[in-house]
Amino acid sequence: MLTGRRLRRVVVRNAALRWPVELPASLGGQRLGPIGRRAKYLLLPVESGSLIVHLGMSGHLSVVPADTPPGKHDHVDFELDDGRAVRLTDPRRFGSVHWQAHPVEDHWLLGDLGPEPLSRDFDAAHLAACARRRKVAVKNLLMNAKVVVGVGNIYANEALFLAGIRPRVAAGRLTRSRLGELVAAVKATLASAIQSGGTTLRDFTGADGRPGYFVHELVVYGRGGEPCVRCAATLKEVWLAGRTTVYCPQCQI
DNA sequence: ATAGTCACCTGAGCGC
DNA sequence: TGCGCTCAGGTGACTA
Repeated sequence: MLTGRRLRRVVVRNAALRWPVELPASLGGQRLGPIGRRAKYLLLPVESGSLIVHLGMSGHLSVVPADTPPGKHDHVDFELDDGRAVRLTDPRRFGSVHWQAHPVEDHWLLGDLGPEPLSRDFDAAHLAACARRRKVAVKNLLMNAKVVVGVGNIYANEALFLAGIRPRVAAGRLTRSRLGELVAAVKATLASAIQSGGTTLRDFTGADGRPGYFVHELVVYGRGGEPCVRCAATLKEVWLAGRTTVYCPQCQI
């Protein structure tokens, strides 16, 4: 339990994360409040503001005795008043740590974000409003954090398969009912992934150091050239928005 | 304003 | 065994 503990100090060993880590010197002695989350940002409130932590794709936090020798990729320690430290480890340094005085929503990173995907605010009406007259590929729309947060490349691929929608279709050409199906598919995909402990690939692991098992349930991602699980047609792999995109040319229209 | 591309970073996995 | 290359991912910055 971290809430209620006080910070002793914050040690930044490597400030060169996704953005330079620049924190106020006055964090020592401040008491931690209840930890929150917005999109993929962890919000750690203290008395005068909040630390905003993003784990990028390879980052994780662990709680260790504060005198544990740091490893190569241990970039930041949040030392507590009980001799422990919350340690940020991130080999690829796509993660970040920001500071924002209250209220945390004022931070520019959080200012223009769409609804949480599993909330009621993410519904057919919202997605239809975002898609209206837009020519952008529906997959790109789905991965746009201004539209909805939390949908990365893997889950966008899976949700589009589940909804039977081609990734490259212009968002504005989809009917409201199909967008509604897509909303449902996104929610189902994410809920199922959370249930399985998330998705981990290659060297990545979950917070407990073990892999997420959703990778075993992926039906299109990473399966380009293999048979579709539904119709056995060969899955197509294309390049879209700089990301590998896989779909079934038969099931997805 | 919108759409598309690029960059950041490192380790895994591959071919030689 | 070792070297060098390619790829993956989230997301803001940049270019048309």
